Amino acid sequence: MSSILSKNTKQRKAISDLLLSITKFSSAQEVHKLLVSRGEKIGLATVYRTLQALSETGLVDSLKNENGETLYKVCSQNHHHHLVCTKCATTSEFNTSEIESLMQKISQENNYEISGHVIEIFGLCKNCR
Amino acid sequence: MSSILSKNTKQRKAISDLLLSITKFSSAQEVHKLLVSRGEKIGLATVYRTLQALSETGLVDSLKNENGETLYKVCSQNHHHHLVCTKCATTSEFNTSEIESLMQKISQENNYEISGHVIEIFGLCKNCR
DNA sequence: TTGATTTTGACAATCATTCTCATTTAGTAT
DNA sequence: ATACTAAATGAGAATGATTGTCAAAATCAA
Repeated sequence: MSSILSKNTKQRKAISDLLLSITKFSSAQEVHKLLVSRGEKIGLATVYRTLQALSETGLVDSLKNENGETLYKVCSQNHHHHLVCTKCATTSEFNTSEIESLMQKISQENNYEISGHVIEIFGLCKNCR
Repeated sequence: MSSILSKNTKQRKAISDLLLSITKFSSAQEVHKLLVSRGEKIGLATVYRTLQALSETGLVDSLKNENGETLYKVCSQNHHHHLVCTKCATTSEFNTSEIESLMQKISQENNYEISGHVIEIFGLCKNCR
């Protein structure tokens, strides 16, 4: 479970290239299928390992969908949250300072020392509704 | 996949009683183990089905942990979210109308028809910090 | 008590993800 | 260029939560 990624391999290049060309959060299974369909010779385990490692480095963002599957996508580096379309799986990022200040308020009211939060919003995007 | 629960069975009573005596979110596997260890004769599938059904009726609340497992607990009936202590795993409920209005705002700004949201906050509770 | 209907439970099946480990590869030193 | 070593790969097995199947058992109303 190394996240070292110390060697440059064809497989990693293929995965990175694909991620950069993708506009929606995708699962390891989807990424693998896509690569295979493009003629890449790559194993499923490699895709899983690479996506995990890329996620740990912060180069790609990950989230879990409603089925518990982990999805990956290249995102902006700053802290943000996602609106995920339940039909076409495209996502919009949002980041409002209101959320952060709300976290502060909730933290104080409940006397918690907050270390993190998960906020994902699901719905139909403008093209799918 | 009925959520009708039209008949009263010993198994359902056992599950309900256990849930009422539990103070933290528990998985179907955990509930099943507990019941079996108490001498109840009950199948795993029954536990899964019953917890799902109870969750659908709103009698118990469910959430997914970091591993994607579904956890259940009896909660207040009104819409709310959870503060989960990362050390002792107890939860506090919170519910601010601000969150709901924030959802509205985000929905409009991004032109999404929101169907649901996941908001879980992690941190140390007052006893653990 | 009977009978229709629901529920149960043992077990198989599913499915994403992780593990194993022999083989291959990248990058470095010779 | 060659040899070497640690890192990476991939095929398939293993894992583990969850769901499906279906015959047998239980509930409840008449």
